[in-house]
Amino acid sequence: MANAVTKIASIIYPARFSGMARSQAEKSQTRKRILEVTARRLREKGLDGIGLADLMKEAGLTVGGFYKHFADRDELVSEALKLGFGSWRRRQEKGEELSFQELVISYLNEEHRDNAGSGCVLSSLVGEIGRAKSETREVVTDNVRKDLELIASLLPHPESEEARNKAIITLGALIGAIGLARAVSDPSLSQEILQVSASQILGKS
Amino acid sequence: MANAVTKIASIIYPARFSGMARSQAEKSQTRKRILEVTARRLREKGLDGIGLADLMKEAGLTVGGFYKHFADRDELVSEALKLGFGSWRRRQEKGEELSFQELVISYLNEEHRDNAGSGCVLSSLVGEIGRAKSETREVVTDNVRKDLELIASLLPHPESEEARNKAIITLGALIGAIGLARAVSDPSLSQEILQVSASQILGKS
DNA sequence: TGTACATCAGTGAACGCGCGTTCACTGATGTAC
DNA sequence: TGTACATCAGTGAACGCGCGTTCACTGATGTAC
Repeated sequence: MANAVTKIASIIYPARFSGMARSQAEKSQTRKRILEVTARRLREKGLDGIGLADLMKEAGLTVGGFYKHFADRDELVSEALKLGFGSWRRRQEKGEELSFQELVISYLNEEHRDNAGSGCVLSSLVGEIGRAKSETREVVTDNVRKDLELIASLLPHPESEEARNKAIITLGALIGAIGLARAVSDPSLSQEILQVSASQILGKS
Repeated sequence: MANAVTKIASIIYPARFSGMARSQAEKSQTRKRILEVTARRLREKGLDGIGLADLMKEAGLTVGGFYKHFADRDELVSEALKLGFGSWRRRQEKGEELSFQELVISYLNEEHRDNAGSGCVLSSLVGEIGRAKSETREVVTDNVRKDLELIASLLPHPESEEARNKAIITLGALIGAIGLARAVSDPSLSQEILQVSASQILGKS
């Protein structure tokens, strides 16, 4: 009887039921590990800033195994960006009662500036995304929409045009300000950019 | 007599006075051509997006000659960024009576969005600059300072702290907004970002 | 003035290197019976 | 239950390719006298 079920199942789900080396759970954990490493490193080093061999090594694997998980490097990049956007937004939503002011302050500070790898995907990659494959740009477009909705939801009358407009200018200002703060080599100018930008965004509601 | 002058000069300026194949004018024209091509292409394709062979080809030369003009690729990048910043600012200053409003409108439109190669260096390269060599970042820092002064000079009381603060938030907002407009693949969202950002920056003076 | 010479901008092949991708292989695992 | 077998995640060497850089060479030019 158990055999009959197995046989039927092996027709419907041949991969699952006809002799597996490692469990699916193990494989999807490995995949997750590759994606986590990649999501961090892409934000730190840019979309072309790190190679597959290094990424796999950091995930505890060798490079050959990569193609058991992803079709090619582009697919990895798209998936890793999805994860990166998601984890940033999840962290923002975690507090649940995170205010607009808290969002701006948690974005425009030295910790975020100095840790791009765990920060906002857009802030470190905007420029490169504009030149990326359309697959990648579509992932980004989806997530920009979601980020705009998240920001608008923190404002008075979240559904109003005013809230949407303020969300748009705020997202742009956040990304530009932290980008500038990372770009300049003078620490006091960098700090001035962070502080002034935060108070300008918050000062005029 | 002329010989005596030449002889003395040849000691002081050995390179100039002891047998030159091509004139200095010719060489510096070539250098200028390489820099112009590079300044455009870097903004279009990113700091690592184009190789020396292609750049030299576009300048009408072969790759081997490159090192007669620059010590290495890094030097080319730094010099090209200087040129790129300069030409952008020069164009902004050209009108002489360019207002703050005109600056914002000339920055946040589709022409600038779609032609990064002739546009603002910061808008296409901020992210990558944050990860670049310190030599490159110092060029950028100088030019960010100059851009901030240019923007402040268009505001009431240009020397006031208020003008400086507004210059900082404006530069960040411009860079972030056009970066977002280039990143998203949906044309109507892109246009919305440009239009809303411009009116938000100008709406609240 | 004329001629032998030195210079050096520019050529194009070659170099080593790192990259994404492919491939034959391994060995732990679950299945078949 | 025990054993032969099939699967496939992961290995690590090899592939072709494009890159920055080097190098011996060329030939137009200005200099020396």
